[in-house]
Amino acid sequence: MPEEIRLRIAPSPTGDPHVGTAYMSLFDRAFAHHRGGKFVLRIEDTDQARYNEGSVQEIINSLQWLGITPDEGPGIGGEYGPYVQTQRRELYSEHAEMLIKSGHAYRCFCTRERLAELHREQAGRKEPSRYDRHCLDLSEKEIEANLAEGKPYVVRLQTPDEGTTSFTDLIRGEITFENRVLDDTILVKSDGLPVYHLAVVVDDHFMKISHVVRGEEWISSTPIHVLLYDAFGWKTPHFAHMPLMRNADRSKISKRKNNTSIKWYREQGFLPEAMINFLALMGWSMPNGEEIFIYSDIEREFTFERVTTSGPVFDLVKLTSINGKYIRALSNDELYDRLLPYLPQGMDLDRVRLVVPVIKDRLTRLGEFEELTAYLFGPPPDYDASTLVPKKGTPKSARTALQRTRDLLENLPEPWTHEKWEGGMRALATDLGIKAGDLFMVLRVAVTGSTMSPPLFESIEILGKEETLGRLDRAIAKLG
RNA sequence: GGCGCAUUCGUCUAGAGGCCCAGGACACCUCCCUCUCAAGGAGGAGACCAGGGGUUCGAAUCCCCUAUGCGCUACCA
Repeated sequence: MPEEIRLRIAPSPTGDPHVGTAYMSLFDRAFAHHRGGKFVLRIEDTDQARYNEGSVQEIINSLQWLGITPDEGPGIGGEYGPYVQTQRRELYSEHAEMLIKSGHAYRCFCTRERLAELHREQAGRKEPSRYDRHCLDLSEKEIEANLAEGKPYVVRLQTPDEGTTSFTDLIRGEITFENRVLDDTILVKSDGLPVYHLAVVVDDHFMKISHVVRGEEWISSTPIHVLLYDAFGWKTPHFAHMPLMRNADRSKISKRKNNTSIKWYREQGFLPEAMINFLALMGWSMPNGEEIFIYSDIEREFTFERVTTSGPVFDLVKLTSINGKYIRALSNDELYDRLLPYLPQGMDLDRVRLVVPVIKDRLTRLGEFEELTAYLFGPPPDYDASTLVPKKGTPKSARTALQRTRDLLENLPEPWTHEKWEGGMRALATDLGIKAGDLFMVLRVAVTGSTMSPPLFESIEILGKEETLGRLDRAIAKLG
């Protein structure tokens, strides 16, 4: 029987949904579906101190927005639930108990103070910081007495003193650790909740996870996990440690140096398909070298062999560039629909529809629309009268140019469409003895309030006759 | 400090012994197009493949060493 392919993303609900979660989810889902398997969401909320209410829903929403939804998970269902660790605590306690019975783990009653002291001493001697097994050989009687006294305790894994533990990483090959450098890691905290290492192994086993895909940061603790699988007599899953996305200084991507919240990208108006494309490019490439592709392409082509080993720097500039490409590829109707959530209340939607085609090539994020087109929905920004005057012109010549254009526009026959104006304006420029470009620049400033703007004639058309003439009048007045 | 992972243009990467005096993309520069800004098109600059040793007729590609970066080293994940 072929192996059932099941991958999971296991975020901790500790804050805003993180791009790293999206990054891992993307590859988890792509690989799982590539092989006809399932992508599972599991919430690792055993750290109650950092727990954040609402975070779970936001993670789900973010994955949904990106189009990389889980097949199983909290609120979604599936036959291996519950998918929230705090709802599985019985399981962990039972298994910790099993490990104690089988001699693979032991209770440790050491106080935090003693451990802190131990660490200090070891640091002073420049030794690696490891538990000294003070509680390893406690007698039955001592343990009973401590328990009867209600002394808090943790459960520790007893790691072997000799030999090595190794595993094969799908991206990096075989990785080996000396067992003697392994610490007797805490498996169950004194609050009775498991630590990541125990919970992840137990859950991955019972949820039938075939491939553990996670960040590179977990490589060091994988031997602990392998030891646990062995202790339970379970088959180890495949492991793949993805490279870590980095800040510009190459440190692990962080909130301080990057926008790590998926919500932020959504609010800015990055398209989900651009995000996916960009994230996929971080550490992975298409076999045919294509750099613009959609999720289904990734799903079709994904293999771990094509994942890079070194951590890519997260480059917002490149993301923005890809986003622009996706925006330009949208039809006008589609772009209009996508823009709606980014528009302020009460915006003239009929006008928005007219503006979409002229702004499309200039948008890099949907969130820019309002700012870029403000002059088409309200008064143009205030500008200095001197801006109206071309380099080689004078206030007087600018004034004349504006006045003549005003007359021209005022007497134009209906309908008010821009295609037929340009000839007349060019003729006017000739008549005035100035370059057409200079004339257009004077008008641009008068109409848009800026020397840089979307196309002038389309803008005039969208604004309408009355508004345009008004702006020309105001410009003329500015020039005295 | 210990252990581990990594190291090709500024950045993302292609490259799995000869096709590479290293290809593409983003950014940058120039030109074209053009009413400005964009978009688009055409060029350009940019990597002695971290360094040093091997192996080989031949290495970015295999091996070793060094350096550097990063990660882990919590009753966080």
